[in-house]
Amino acid sequence: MTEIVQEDRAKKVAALREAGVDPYPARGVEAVPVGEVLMGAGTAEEPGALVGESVVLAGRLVGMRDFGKLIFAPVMDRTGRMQVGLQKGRLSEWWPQRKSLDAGDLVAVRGELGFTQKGEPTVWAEEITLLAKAVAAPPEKWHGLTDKEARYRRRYVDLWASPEVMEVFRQRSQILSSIRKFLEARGYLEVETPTLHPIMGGATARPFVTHHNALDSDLYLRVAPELYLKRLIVGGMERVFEIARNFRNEGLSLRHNPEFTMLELYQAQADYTHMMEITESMLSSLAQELHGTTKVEWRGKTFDLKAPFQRVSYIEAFREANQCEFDDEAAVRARAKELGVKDHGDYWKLMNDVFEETVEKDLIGPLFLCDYPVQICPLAKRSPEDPRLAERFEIFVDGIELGNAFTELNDPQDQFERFEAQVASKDPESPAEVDVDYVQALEFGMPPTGGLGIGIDRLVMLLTGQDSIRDVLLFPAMRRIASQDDDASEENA
RNA sequence: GGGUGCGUAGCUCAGUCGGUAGAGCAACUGGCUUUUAACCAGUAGGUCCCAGGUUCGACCCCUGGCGCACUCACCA
Repeated sequence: MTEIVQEDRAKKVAALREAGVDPYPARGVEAVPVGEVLMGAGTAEEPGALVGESVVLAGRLVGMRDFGKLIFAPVMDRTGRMQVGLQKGRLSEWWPQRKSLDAGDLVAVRGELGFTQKGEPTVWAEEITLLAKAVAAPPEKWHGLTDKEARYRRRYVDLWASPEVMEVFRQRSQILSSIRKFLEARGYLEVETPTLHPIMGGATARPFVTHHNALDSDLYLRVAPELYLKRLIVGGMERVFEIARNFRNEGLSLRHNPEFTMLELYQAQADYTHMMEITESMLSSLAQELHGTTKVEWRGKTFDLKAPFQRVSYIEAFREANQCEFDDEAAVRARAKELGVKDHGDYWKLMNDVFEETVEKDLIGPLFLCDYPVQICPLAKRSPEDPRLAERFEIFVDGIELGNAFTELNDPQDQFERFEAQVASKDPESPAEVDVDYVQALEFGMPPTGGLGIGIDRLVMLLTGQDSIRDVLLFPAMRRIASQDDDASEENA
C-alpha cells in the first residue's frame, strides 16, 4: 500500500471482506451507458420511453449527498453523468452498509428511472453493487485537480475529474480517426515501419541510442520514419502513410516532447504541389468535422483553415526581411553579426538561422512557406526552374511549424552525395554513416513522389485550442520523482 | 543549461515585522426522504518540499538541493 491510501477507506475494505463482500469483484456489469439513459428519460414534463423502466448503470460515484434516509449520488461513466437516488425504503437490506461507500468508488446500480421533485432524472436504486473500492480520496469536488504537476502525473484522476480534459483527448481520437478515413478514401495504405533504426536518418535531430543484446549492436530510436516509407514507394505500394511515434533527444517546451507523433505520407506520381492540396484539404475537413466550421481559435487568435492557404516564397521572405539575397554569403554573414546570430560553421545553417530569427515568428498563416535553398533539404528534389532551390514547403500557423513536405529526391547519385556531405559535417544531429541500403533502394528506381509530414500533437493543439503540447499528450514526459528513483535502485541492487 | 515564480492538512487555498499554523471541501460522529458544491452540530487530521546555517527561538531570514510552472537557448 502506498502513502495515498486513506486509512478510513482501507478499514472499510477490511470490514467489507469481513462481511463477505468482495470489494474488488472479478466481473463487471452489463450496464446501459448513462448518456442513453438520459436520452430515454426525457424531461419531467415530457417523460421519455425509459421512464418507469428498470435500468442498470455502472460507473464512478462522484459524490454523496446524505439526507439520513435518502442519499443522492451522481454516477459518471464515459458517456455522461446522472443522479442515483438511494432510499432506505427501496434498499432496506443493503441500507446498513451505506457507510462503506465513498465518493470515488466504482459501482453498479439497478433501479427505476424517474424524476425528483426538482425534475432531475434519477435512477431510484433497488440494488447497488460495489465494483471496485477507491482507497485513495478523489480530488476536491469543486476545484478538481488544478496543480499541473498532479494533473500530468495522475492523468487517470484528471481525466474523470476534469471533463474538459477528457474532451480534448476524445477530440484527439476523433482527429486521428478522421485522418485515417481521409487518407484511406484517397487510396492510401496505413503501414508500420521500424522504430529501432540501425542508422539515423530522415531528419536532423539528436537521437536516443539503445542497444540490442543479441545482435550486440547499437540502435537509434527513430527520429522520423521517412526513409523506410520511401522504400515502400520503391516497393510499389505507391500511397502509404504512417502515424509514427518519433523520438528526439532534445529539450522540452510548450511545443516539444521527447516522443511525439508525426503523420508521414508518400504518394507516387505526385510532387509538393499535390502535398499542398492534401494539406489544405485535410486540415479544412478536420476542422469542419470537429467544429462545423473551418475557423479555429488558438493562442488568442482566430485562424481560418479554408483552402487555399497563402503561399510565401522562402527566398523572397528572406530578401524582404534582410535586404539581401539568401546566397550572398558576405551580406548574410554581416546580417547575422548584426542580429547576434551565432555562427556554428556551416554557412547554410547560419543563413537558415538568420531566416528563423527574422521571418519565422511572423508567419501567422495558415500558410505554406515554399522553395527552400537546396542545401538545407538533404532529401528534397531540386527545383527544375531554379537549381539553387528545392521543392519543399513547410506549413506555418502563428509562427509554429505544423508540417514539412517535399518533392522527394529520387536520384540515387544526388542522394548519395548529399548523404556524404551530411556525414562529412560531423554534426551530432546528422548520421555518422551513409545509409547505403536506402541509396540502393533508389537505385532500383523510385517514381516521382511527393511526401508530407504533419506534427499530430501540434495539429491537435491547433484544432482543440490548447497552448501546451502537454495538454494534448495523455502522459507528457516528466522527470522521475525521487521516490521512484529509490525504488529503481533497489530493484537493480 | 540560464532566468523568474511557486512548493503549508487527502484536495483547493489563507497565514505569521521570526514566538511550533487556519478555512472550505473530503474523512469521522450525530441529525435530516427531494438535494444539485445540500444543510446543521461536533471530532480528528500537519516532517509548513528536503538538508544545512543564522537565532534564545525558523513555516517565515540566508545558503545549497529537489520538484513543478513560465521563459530563454537547441529542436518539430
